[in-house]
Amino acid sequence: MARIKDVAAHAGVSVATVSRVLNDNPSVTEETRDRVYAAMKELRYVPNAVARSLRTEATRTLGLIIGDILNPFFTELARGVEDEARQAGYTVIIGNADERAEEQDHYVRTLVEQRVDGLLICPTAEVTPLVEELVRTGRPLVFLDRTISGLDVPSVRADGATAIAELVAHLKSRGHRRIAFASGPATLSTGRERTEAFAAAMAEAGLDLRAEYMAAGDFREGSGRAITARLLDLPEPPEVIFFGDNLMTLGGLDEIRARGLSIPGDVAVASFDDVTWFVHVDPPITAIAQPTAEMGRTAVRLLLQGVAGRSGQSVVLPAELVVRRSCERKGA
Amino acid sequence: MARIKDVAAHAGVSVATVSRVLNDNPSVTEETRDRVYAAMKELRYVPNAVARSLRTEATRTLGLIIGDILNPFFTELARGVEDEARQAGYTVIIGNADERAEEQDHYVRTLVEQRVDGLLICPTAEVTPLVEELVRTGRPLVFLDRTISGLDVPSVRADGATAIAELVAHLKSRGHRRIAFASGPATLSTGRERTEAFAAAMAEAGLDLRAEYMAAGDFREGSGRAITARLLDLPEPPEVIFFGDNLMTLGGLDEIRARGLSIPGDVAVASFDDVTWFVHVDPPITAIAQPTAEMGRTAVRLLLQGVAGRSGQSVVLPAELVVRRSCERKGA
DNA sequence: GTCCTCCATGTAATCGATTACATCACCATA
DNA sequence: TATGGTGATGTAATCGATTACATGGAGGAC
Repeated sequence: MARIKDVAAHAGVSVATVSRVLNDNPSVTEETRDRVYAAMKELRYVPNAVARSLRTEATRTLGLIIGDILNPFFTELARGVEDEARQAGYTVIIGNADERAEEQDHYVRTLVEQRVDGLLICPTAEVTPLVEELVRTGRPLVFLDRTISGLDVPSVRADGATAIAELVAHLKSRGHRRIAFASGPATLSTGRERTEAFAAAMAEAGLDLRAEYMAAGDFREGSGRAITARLLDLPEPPEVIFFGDNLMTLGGLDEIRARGLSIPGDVAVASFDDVTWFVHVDPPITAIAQPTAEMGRTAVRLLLQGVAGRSGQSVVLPAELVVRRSCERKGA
Repeated sequence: MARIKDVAAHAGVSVATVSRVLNDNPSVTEETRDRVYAAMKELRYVPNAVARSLRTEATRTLGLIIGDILNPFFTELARGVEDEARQAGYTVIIGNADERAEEQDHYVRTLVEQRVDGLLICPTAEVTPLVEELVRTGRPLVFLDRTISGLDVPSVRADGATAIAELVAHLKSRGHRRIAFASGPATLSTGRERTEAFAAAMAEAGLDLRAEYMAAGDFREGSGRAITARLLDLPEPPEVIFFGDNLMTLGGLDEIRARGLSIPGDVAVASFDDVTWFVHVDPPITAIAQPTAEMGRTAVRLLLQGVAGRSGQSVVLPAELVVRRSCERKGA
């Protein structure tokens, strides 16, 4: 491939001049500029970003490590990140941690080696030594969706507590009393927060929180299904199952469907996290919607502040309850 | 950050030796190796992939340009690509073309600047000058899902013709005669191929192909909805609408639902491309499933052959019909 | 005419790794 | 004891850009 040196020779100027043209330096004659552009075109010159990055110590690249690429929540998050980064002239490298700490660490390592200018992480579990060290190095970093307590890292997340309280009130108003929560893992901040918010909401509503109605899954389809099976096998099964994320909801629907039970007649269903197809399920699923893409965009803005050397404030965006028909009164 | 020079000084060896340790060169004493590792650890040394790439002219990075990041088909494709690339020690940079040629070109440019070792493209439309030039340069390239005729580029795609013929036969066996096809854009190979296969299948089944039942969309939700509205407003609306991809199906379902019509009673629905939630729709949607993740994995293998200098053969994987309940006989 | 300023452009060091080639110590062999 | 081979390590060029500093010519002020 043509190098800057070739372009310089072809245009009869020095490499410095070509570099100036490349970087829109105003101190180049229009005539020279034109000659250089012509030479570039003729030689099909494509600047080498690797060489440039080595010299400038900036790659104009951001790293994004998501929890699970098959989860539409993270896909939409990635979309928001992509959009905002693209607008600011950055490229995004997405790593899929597959909800495993070792995969997450693999990507942290790779992305640091690649010298990304900043890192967006949806931390997979409790802090790993590598992430801890990453924080210490002071490299621009933002936690997205999830946080890790004890680490001073700006973050962007959704607050579901208000919406969860509304949901519980909604369920109560429809005559439901026995409400189960199929939560995410307690190792994730989102898992814990939703569980706590649910417990608080139940208390506020004056409803019993039974131990056997609380089960922790892993934010994936399989655990949603398994938990649903266990709950439905209880001597006194719950009237409602509230799932901690959209994939667990999907698993739960599988199990309910497989047993030939009807929603909400036999068991009502609600989901934390909304996805497009919930309106097409029979009945449409009541869900708590997060401002997902907006979370991604916000996180990029926050991260770029860090890249610019300014420190930013964590952001919490509100989630909201979307009532559909999957939680109506029994027999209604 | 610590450089190789610092590690060398700290361990009391030359940079060459450190580099050899880094690259598992066997001609380093175990004792020296240990000293170097200790120095790396102490200095928290992370090799600079940018510098390495500049020297070795290889980035161990692949570029993937997908059509639309919100389309679960491409997400799953990306997942397959990710998995296989990761196993081979490559990092993937994903670019979202958002079904626009200019966005696609933007990513082609960026990825070539970044000197990715190979490029996987789901070409957005007819060939652009940039893509044409890319092909001429001989850089390792594989087309994924879609192809561009006239360009000699290895590709990986699914063959839907057989499955489409089966689908039409299935529809006929259920008593359907007036079948509409909401296809993708004729500018995409997948749009054209599915349309042709559908036409051929209808002919083979001895069914009429009415012009007003053939409409081209853009593989996105909105066009699926608009086409459905148009079809249902026809003096003699079709008995079945077959959608060209999962997002257009989603849009179609929206419209049908909004009109309060029942499936398959008022109109039957089938989809090219299957997604997880189709089983939860009422009724579950009959669809043609592509081996999506496998396509992604295969494409990476093919691309890596190109990277290694060997030229590979295009691959066509079979799609298959999954019969559910959305196309049963009227009133059945 | 001389000198100074300013502007466009050129020269060469630099970023952090890899690697061809050089070197040096050690040992075996004649 | 000289010779040569071998194996570990070092020296320095190199990859392709950016950029501080140098240079040289044009034009204005006196």
